[in-house]
Amino acid sequence: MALGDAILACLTEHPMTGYELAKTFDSSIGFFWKTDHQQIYRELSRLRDRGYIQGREVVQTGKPNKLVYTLTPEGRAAFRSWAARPSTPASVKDDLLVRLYALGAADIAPIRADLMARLEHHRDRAERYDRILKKHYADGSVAPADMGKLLNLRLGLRHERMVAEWCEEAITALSAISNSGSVRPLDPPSRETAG
Amino acid sequence: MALGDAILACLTEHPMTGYELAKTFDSSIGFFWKTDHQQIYRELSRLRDRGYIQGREVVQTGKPNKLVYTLTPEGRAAFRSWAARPSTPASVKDDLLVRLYALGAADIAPIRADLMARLEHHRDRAERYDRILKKHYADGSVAPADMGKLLNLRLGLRHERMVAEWCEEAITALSAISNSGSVRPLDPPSRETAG
DNA sequence: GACGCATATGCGTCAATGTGCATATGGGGT
DNA sequence: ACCCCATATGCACATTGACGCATATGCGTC
Repeated sequence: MALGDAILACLTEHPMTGYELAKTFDSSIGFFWKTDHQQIYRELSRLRDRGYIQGREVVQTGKPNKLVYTLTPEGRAAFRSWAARPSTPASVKDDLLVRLYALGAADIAPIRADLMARLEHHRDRAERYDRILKKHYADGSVAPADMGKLLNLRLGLRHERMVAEWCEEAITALSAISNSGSVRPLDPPSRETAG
Repeated sequence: MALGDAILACLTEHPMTGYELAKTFDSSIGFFWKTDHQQIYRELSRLRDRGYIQGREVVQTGKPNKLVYTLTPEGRAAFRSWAARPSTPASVKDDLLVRLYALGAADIAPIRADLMARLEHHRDRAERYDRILKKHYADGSVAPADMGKLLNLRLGLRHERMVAEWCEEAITALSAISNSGSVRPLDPPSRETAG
């Protein structure tokens, strides 16, 4: 029930609607836990049935009414006890690395194109994290409750930078294969590959 | 059907039994795609039904007979066409980061313990990758077909090192919170945290 | 006026995954 | 004798996930 716990984690901050949760999962917390709004609404019903959250309808004009969900004491306790349990090791699932694993039985060109798309993606992410870090955590003091978010951001930033760098190398390496049959050991990244 | 494709990727190298595949998924390819033997056997049946692989029973004495699966031409083509499609962005799901996200509503001690376990895990992994790199890819020439595995290893090594370093920082930061109420901005990692 | 977009909530279906359990045998430790 | 481990295969059930679709309204734009 990890999605449920991720939702509870969001609601520890302040009450939210499913729509707001969906937006949160599309930005901050979504960087390490992906879902869509359908799954969120489904999970919200379940959490409500278990008494972990409470819905309160807010009438709106011009927009559909919304359901603001608040954490109950039981919900807060449930999150706390979940958080105290050892975490399950992060699951990694990356299509692209599977393709690279069997590179000998695949076509190079589409994989190289894939890598170039990834490079852009990771660069964007890195910039985004950097901006958030500079804006919200401008290297002063950090409230203890926000320390985790800061740590997450730092991990994210380093991860994106590292992967982007790797993408550059990988693109160079694949170009070497498709251009000539023979392959030199990897050169340091040339920094001009994607221009 | 991504697990199926990962299995096909393994079988492009040489025929294998479900048991051998399970071991492979527990080591090399499992570093970026996790499963267990149950899922592998189930997927093997499906791949066989679709004609992508062919099973051949090998009678053994003292052990249960085994089923060696070979890629059919159709299977090889299926893998190739899958590999040519753009990859779906890697899904990230990490419990620990969810816990950190809502650190203010959780107990610090078990999370710090978790981080210490992770630190050890990532250090082990880094060492393991390093050993494989030095053993199999001792910086000479690389066959084009093996380039992908080399790239994967390099990514893995950097990833493990980076995360291990981050774990050290995170442990230091959490100790600062639980020891005193106030929190300084993160110090550069001390490199002496873990003995 | 038709169309897309943002707001806001949800259902239904099928594929993929995770978890527990079952079965069969031989070898090594206690 | 008993138990655990390695070898080797697999079923059944439950949860999660992906994807399409539905509904309702107001605003801007073509």
